[in-house]
Amino acid sequence: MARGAADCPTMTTMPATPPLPFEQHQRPMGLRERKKLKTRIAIRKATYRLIAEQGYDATTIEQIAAAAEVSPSTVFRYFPTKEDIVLTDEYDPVMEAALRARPGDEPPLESLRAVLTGAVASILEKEPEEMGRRTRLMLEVPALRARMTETMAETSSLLARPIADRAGREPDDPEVRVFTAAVMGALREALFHWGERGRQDDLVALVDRTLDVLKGGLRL
Amino acid sequence: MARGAADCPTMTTMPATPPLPFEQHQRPMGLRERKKLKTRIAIRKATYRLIAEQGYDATTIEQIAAAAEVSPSTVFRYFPTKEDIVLTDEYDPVMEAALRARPGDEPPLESLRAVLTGAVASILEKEPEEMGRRTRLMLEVPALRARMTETMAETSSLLARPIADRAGREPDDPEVRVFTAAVMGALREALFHWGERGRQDDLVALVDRTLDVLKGGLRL
DNA sequence: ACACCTTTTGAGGGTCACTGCCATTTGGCA
DNA sequence: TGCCAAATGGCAGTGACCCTCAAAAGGTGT
Repeated sequence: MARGAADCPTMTTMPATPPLPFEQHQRPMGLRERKKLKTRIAIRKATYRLIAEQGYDATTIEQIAAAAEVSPSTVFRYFPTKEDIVLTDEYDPVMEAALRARPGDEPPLESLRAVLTGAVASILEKEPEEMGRRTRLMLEVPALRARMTETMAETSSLLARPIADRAGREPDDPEVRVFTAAVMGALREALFHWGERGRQDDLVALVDRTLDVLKGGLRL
Repeated sequence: MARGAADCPTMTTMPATPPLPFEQHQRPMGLRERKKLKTRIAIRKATYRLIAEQGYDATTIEQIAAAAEVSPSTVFRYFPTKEDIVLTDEYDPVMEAALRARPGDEPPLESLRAVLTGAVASILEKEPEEMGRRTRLMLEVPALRARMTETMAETSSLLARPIADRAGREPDDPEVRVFTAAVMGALREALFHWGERGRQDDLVALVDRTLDVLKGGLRL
């Protein structure tokens, strides 16, 4: 299991997120940072390749390190757990910002709908094959599915803050928490359904549909 | 992480669940089964005691085995992972049965409400201190929180079947999945909130409130 | 170009959950 | 009483992850 998601310098040191989804961060960026990004990407690539060849469980950190030409220690410095190499998700802060940027009089559910569908559409457009790989793995490997679920729970409490602010409540208000948890759960189920269907459907439309279920008060 | 939740004879062999929440299974039960139940309980008790003394992470399987006077192998034969010793949850099949027993014309959300509040009330009445311990640990130990979340996702897809049947849909219908996922998410958040508040509030009422949020279409 | 400081890296040793395998014991039963 | 299947214990892995320390490399001022 994820023993301790220790501090990994790369994550805390870097401006925010390397392959930033929407905007760009074009500050000079010295050789040092460029190298770090390269290493990070190399580890990722090596991981995906090895997993494609041998499967997730059969792929060891040692192999990944060798393939990426770094030491095992370095792999752990870049990613706190093996699962995170596959799943690392840089979109949380972006989504929070996007959420805050929404008009204040918009119903919260609609704000979240806009943010989520926007994010999904953006990822789907920029890195479609990466998205496919990740989703497939999430479905196949229990450890990754679990980690993903956990990540979404974290995202849920992250989004609770702006939602609570807007509704004039506390972020730990049970109603606020259920709100974000339900929305993230809907996203999760949409993603899984999409993956199980071979990723042919329109994921954005699926997300929209699932959010409609919530909006309708879970009438079936 | 939970490497492989292999088959553990105890779980598959036993009638269903040893400390069955509502009903009882009073079939004869030979010496063999009685002994197994004893061992199971001994492992559990030892685990709780050791964790109370030293914390979850500091407690090793070896210590647990020694305290329960069995071998480490035996511990793993009874519980697939360390997390499961703390969290094992025997209520799923009971809940599914209770759900199926609900009147067919009842709105699905209300059926689930009845089943969940009933289950919570029952546990709270029969094993209050056990419930307290588990909830506290769930909040404190990330590994346990993660495992719990995963468990609830599984319960969610378990409940999807009866719900789908009733609604005349497929269990993997995205709307059905969102439905149960949202409900289980609400339960989770209610539980967490309860735990964070020192377990003083009325948990059943909390669950009710969170389900109302869902019923209202997530208007905040 | 050189020394100086900080960050990054590699190496090695250790822990512990978890897996198989196999020999032994033990309850259940003819 | 003797046989079979289930349950147990012991043992030897495997692999993720932690910790610490010394070497290497980037960045900066002279």
